[in-house]
Amino acid sequence: METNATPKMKPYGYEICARDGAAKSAVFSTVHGEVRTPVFMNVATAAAIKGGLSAEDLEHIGTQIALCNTYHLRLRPGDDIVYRMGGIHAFMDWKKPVLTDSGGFQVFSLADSRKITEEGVRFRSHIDGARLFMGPEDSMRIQSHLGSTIAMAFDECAPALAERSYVEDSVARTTRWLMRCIRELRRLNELPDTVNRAQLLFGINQGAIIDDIRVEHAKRITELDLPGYAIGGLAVGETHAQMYHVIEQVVPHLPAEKPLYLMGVGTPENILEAVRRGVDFFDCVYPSRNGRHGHVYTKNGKLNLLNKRFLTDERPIEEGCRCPACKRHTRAYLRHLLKADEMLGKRLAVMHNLYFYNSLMAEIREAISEHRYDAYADETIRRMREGQ
RNA sequence: GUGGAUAUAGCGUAGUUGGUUAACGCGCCAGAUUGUGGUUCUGGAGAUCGUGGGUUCAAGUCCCAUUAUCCACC
Repeated sequence: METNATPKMKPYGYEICARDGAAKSAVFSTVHGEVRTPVFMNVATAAAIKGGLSAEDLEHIGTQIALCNTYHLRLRPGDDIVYRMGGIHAFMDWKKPVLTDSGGFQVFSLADSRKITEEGVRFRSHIDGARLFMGPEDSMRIQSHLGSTIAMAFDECAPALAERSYVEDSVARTTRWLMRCIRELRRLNELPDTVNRAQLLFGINQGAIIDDIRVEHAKRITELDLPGYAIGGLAVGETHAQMYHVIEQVVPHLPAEKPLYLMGVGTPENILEAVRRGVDFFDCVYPSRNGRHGHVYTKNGKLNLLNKRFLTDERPIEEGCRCPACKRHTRAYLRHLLKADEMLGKRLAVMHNLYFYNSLMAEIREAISEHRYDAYADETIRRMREGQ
């Protein structure tokens, strides 16, 4: 029965501006501001982008949304500390949206030091060996303490090549965990002292590379009517062809009018191909990790700045790039900094790479809104493959 | 000038009583890395062992000469 009470302010919105094939360009509105999609989330696992970037730097490289990690922040400094400091936004002095990963990926990446039960996962801390138990309720409570804009469901990211019986059990458990996440976050969002009472929950599709398990799971979680969905468990050992195939299988069974996030992906080419298939949120450690290792992205492919051929190269990483590294510095100088293990070298390389990714996403949005996405994607991929 | 020491890959070194394709670190080159365990991992190229002679079945290794460098002394 309808009441006359003032309707609650909607804590989020998702407005699709343009479609081009399966690709879509949209504005995702949150209590922390808007995100224009497709978007690349800049990975700040421990509340900082590795390589020495500050919140102020993120404004210069076009970051729309940052990604932090529940497991890592639980261990250090502790979600209770972040909560006392006013939540992750105040703690980092980053006002724009933040998505927190649930710790589900650590179930995969720390497979040697954890044990899975129905209740949750027992980890052995990689820092000091201490025991840490994390179940769906714990992950939600930690994420609520952090007060991120978007919380991710606590799932199990299973290896891509796991066998059917294992994947069936794992996915069924991940579904049960999702129900527990929903119930717990609903409760937490009602509490008066919660940092962000409009915190959103995204569900995560799993199923390795087994089509029918993936599709059934996608249908099942779509019924739960969450504000957004993710495809997890990819880029963990399968081929690119297998990854694209899974996306194609699953997308028709997830809500087309909601944001779709492909977790942990990927290379510029992976992103271009996934956008083509309907994905609009991404994150990946590549631009930051590769930057720290001296690999930088350009429209003509990836460069290894440590190579000798850059010893006296007076050009910027990429002609015309407006990032803080390219506006002032030569490849020769950056190579020297990286060789000499100066912090500045990593910092500039990471800033360039994230600027590159963020700019790529802006180009993608523009191409979609002008209905020329396929041609744009094909041409961009071709140029990057052909190299210098 | 006298005495001593050292010469092995671009740099720094290891190499046993002489014994197969001379080893290692850095550097160089090329890969890898996908919801980050913060400087990682895997390959590869590169040496007439200062030079000339000698001993020996066999010399980076022993002997002689020579050159260069370093140290001490006059």
